[in-house]
Amino acid sequence: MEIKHDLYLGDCEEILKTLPDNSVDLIFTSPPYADQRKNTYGGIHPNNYVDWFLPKAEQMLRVLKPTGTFILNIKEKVVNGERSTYVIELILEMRKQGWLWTEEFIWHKKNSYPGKWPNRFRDAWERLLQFNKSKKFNMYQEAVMVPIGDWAKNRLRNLSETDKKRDESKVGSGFGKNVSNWLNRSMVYPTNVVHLATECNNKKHSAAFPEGLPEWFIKLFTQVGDTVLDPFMGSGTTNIVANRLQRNSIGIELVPEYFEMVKSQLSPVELFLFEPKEKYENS
Amino acid sequence: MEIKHDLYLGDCEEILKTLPDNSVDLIFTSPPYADQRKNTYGGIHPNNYVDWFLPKAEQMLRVLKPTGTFILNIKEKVVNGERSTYVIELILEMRKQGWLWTEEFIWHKKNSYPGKWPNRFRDAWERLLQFNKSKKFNMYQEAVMVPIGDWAKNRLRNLSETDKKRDESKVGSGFGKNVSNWLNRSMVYPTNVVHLATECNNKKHSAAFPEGLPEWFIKLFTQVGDTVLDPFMGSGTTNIVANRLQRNSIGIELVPEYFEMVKSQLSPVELFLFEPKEKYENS
DNA sequence: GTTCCGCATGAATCGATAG
DNA sequence: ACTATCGATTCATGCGGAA
Repeated sequence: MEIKHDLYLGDCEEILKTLPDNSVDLIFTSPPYADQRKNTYGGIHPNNYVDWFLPKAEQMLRVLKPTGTFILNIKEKVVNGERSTYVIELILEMRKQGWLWTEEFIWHKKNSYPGKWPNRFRDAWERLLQFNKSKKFNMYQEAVMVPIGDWAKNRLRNLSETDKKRDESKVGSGFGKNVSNWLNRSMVYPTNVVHLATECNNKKHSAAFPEGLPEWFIKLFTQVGDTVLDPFMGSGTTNIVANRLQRNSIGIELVPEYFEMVKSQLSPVELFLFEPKEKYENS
Repeated sequence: MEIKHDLYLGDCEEILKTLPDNSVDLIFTSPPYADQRKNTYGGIHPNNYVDWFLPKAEQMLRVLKPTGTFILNIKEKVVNGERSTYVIELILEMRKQGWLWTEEFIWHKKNSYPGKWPNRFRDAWERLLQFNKSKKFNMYQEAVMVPIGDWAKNRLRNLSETDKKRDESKVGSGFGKNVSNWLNRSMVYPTNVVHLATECNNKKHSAAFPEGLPEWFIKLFTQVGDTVLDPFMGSGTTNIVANRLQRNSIGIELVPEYFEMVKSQLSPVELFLFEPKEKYENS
């Protein structure tokens, strides 16, 4: 299987218009957050945020497959002592566009940004808004199952002895079914609260989220060979993870420095991982 | 100090109108959630929820002190495969009333309701919306400091035991300083994510939330002798905790059965804890 | 007196069935 | 077509009896 990644330099609204309808399985992105300071990169003023985002959401709705999913990682900032309302206004407006607001996951940031304020605690969570095009979308829950809670450790300690003996006897006599049942008991389905630490980032560029975040949703909503889109690529975390998980990916980035950085980082990985492999196999 | 609790039977909108302006330090409540079934207790249809709640919120704004806080525990249900939007619409409408939307805490329910569906995971979190009347509100952060790091999990039980003893000893002999100093060394400020399990084992009556939830916010936003209001009292958890923490409390409940149950449960506690004690001290 | 295990029970949600 | 009811699914928690 050949895994591709297409990286585009430019405004995502314009680039998205060049992509075909119904061609993407998952959109995972963390757009530039609203910012009162207008000089910073991607600093959209809170008052203008919804108007700025909506035409882009419309294009995303078009390129997404009917079975696809859009995961929007976002969190409103504090402005003048209040949480801004642009995120919840955006949800209402996107529904008017035709999006279904299927679910809101919570990313619990275990090691949140430090600090202390007299009237506020540290912000340790972000929204992961799930939007869909139709009620019938693809979801592969088994791909993200997690180990069962600690409570089972004490409970199953003694049972495991009996269990092992029974498993052996059953394997020997041809009853293999129950073994898998017991094995499955060690894994359970997760909830809509995702626990991940922010990555204490390395030398290069600070990513908005750790690799574990897009990884979780890519596994949950796509299969190998599907296509993942990040219209606000940034440091390329989504695309890098998609590539590692053998999903095709599309990335769009406005800033040349970011674009070049991701391009140089991503291309060799693809070449090394896939092209030589096929060549060896063919020779 | 004399701690009172006033319990009212009736519709909270009408009862609230009889309470004086600027008289409450904290409103902590969990109103009946929207429900498509119209026959159940408090079954408000999602489409009518905002209109139903707004006049009550207006009265709450009036009775709250300028330094006070309103904590609203709520979570939207799934309707037709989508999350309902009445909660976020309510935030926008309450701001138009004059409320400040200061913060949104997350209650992470570790033991969420079980179940499995093809397109959805278990819902393991609820909103705790913080509204204020002015930007200058009272907040006592030191009262809710938590043990540092995960290593302290096992010690949490012992610490809470110690904490109780400290509270008792404060009342008794007034020496608790050293204990609190020792505790503060290994304590850090919490974040805006609250981890609590639901209480599913109460044989008496099922409360919507565990005692730890109102306890955390009562400690955070009030001092001993302040007044806590729960306009949707239900099983009275808020008032019972307020009483235990030596805060005055006001409770309003529409259903006579709930009202009588809380009344019979709360009154003896007050009499036993405070009135005899003072009498003994005076004699 | 501990530790261990059985059991009931939750602010749930979906899909099928019935009126 | 649209609404109301019901069964099936599933996991962390704490109580109470047992070893």
